[in-house]
Amino acid sequence: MPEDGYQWKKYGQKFIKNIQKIRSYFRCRDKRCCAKKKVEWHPGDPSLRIVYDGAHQHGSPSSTGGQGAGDGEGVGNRYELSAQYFGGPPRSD
DNA sequence: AGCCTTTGACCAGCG
DNA sequence: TCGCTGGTCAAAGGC
Repeated sequence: MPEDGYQWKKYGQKFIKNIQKIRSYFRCRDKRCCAKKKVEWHPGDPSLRIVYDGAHQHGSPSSTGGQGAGDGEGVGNRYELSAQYFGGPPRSD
């Protein structure tokens, strides 16, 4: 599980036959945070795709601090979906 | 004591 | 209306 700085709670995991992939459902632990994260990967493949749903309403991760400035409640509610693709091993073959 | 993780069942939208 | 799929919730065990 690639740490992105936030804390997530897994609340589900199912195999999507449509894409033949395993999908895990994660949710931000913060109660004032409706941010969600979905992770899917091929069975037997090291690469995985992380799809962020919603945004954090409590600002930035507790880690690497310092960024807490821009957070805020002023952030209002921005809804940005991001999809990060982790293709670990660059198999040259 | 609190937190996390895992699995089954239920519900809702579609054809 | 039924069956299927995708998504979410709940309970228990270990550190």
